[in-house]
Amino acid sequence: MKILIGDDHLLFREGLRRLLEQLQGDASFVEAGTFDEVLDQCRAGSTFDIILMDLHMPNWPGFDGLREIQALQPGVPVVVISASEALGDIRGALDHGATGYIPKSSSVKVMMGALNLVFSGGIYLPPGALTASMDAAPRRRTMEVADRSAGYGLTQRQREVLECLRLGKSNKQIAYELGLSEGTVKIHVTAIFKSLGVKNRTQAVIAAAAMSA
DNA sequence: CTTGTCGCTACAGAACCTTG
DNA sequence: CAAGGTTCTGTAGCGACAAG
Repeated sequence: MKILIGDDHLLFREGLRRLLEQLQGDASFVEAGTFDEVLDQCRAGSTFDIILMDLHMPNWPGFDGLREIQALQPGVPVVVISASEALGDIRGALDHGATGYIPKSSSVKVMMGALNLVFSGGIYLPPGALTASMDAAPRRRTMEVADRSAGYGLTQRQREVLECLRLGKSNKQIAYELGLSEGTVKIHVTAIFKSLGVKNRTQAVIAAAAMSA
């Protein structure tokens, strides 16, 4: 796995690289200290498996920079790791194609869980971004929205199903425990996948682990 | 203010497809 | 064949809104 780390702080790049080495032992790393260096690395010919980068680096042109990177490395997930937790930055990054947003203020445990989720194809967003976006949405079902704020956009039922998934239970076991039909469990599982931005129950379990970190 | 309607969302079951 | 996952259809609760 080839990973590009773009950040103007050498210390942070070093720390992130060590963290990534724990997750992806066989990974090779390329580092960039400015946005121009990120572009140079993208143009250099090699294709990265994932690009992790800070916002507001030297030469940072704004969110269009994300588009430039994607144009040079089509299909490669670009994850923003930023000191900013401003909703505008989070939305801007996602609107411009970022596949995740990890605040630098996250604990190592959360950071590892988030990176694990991203490596497995999921999308990580800080909890604040999710609750804020829910606050901005029309409140048609106040009680349910309140419930959802406690669980990363999941309903109470979905959180129950996710907890069972986390414990490695099959759909049948979940159905028996929650008093549902197997088909209904599958519906909830599919909805959980969509909410978490994952493709299967393994990734959902990783996401659940990241949540509880 | 009350009532009826509409739209949205959560929840549920069943059938079907895919994969190992 | 079993388990996982998707799609379709239906029901119910709630908020928004217009009409009386």
